[in-house]
Amino acid sequence: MTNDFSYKDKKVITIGVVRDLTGLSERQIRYYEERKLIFPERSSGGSRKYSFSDVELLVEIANKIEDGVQTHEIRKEMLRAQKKQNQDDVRRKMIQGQLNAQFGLRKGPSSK
Amino acid sequence: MTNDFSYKDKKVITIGVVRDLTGLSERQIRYYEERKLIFPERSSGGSRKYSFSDVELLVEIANKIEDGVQTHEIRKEMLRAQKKQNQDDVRRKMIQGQLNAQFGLRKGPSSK
DNA sequence: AAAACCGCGTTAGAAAACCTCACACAATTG
DNA sequence: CAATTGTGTGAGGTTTTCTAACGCGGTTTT
Repeated sequence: MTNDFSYKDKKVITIGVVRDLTGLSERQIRYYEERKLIFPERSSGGSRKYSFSDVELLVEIANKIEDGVQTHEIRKEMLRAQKKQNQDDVRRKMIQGQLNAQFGLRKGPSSK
Repeated sequence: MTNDFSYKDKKVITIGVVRDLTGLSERQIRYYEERKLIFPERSSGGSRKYSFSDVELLVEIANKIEDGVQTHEIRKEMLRAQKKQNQDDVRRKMIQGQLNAQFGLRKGPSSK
């Protein structure tokens, strides 16, 4: 319904480009994946593919690590943030659902 | 001043991904470049890199070709469209310039 | 009609990019 | 002190990309 998922989230960038974009080494990028901080997709042949969002996230991660935060700690932060986000989403959707139940479809009876 | 150049125009996508995204063959993609319809950047090693804009453009090109339009004709169309775009840009900038000259900087004298 | 051009598919060989271990090591952390 | 962390580096292997060239059925030009 609400058109989402822009270019920002499409996983189309290979690790070499991510390296150039972030200034990180490929080793670092793969290591952060190993520590479950980032989740690239894979090509059929096995090559990693990242999104612009991933690139941004990587930069944030790198900054925190530079500040002495451990990957383990970063992961916990991320899980916490993500859980909160999910809660918020659920609430939003519930409210939307109730509104829809009350007021039905907008703009006349266009079924589909 | 006006922040531009989003993710959409960053050349970060390799030809294989473009192939998957567009459904075109690599041969076609390279051929359209040869005919000067598209202009990927190159990595230091020589690999082509495309933007999402390029991907969209490629789809348009492919559609026209399917309609029997020749690359040569498509190129002319594009040059025409681009020239017009440039003209419009110049006009817009001239007007902006005059407005600025008349009314100076907005919101108080914040020089930089 | 022969020649030239168009839009590809395909193949070949080489180079670039990427992958997974594995070892090392200084610097924490437990 | 033992274990963990974050990263460099190297080996060996696979995937991806590159250029160049031949082919080929349609069009267009000469």
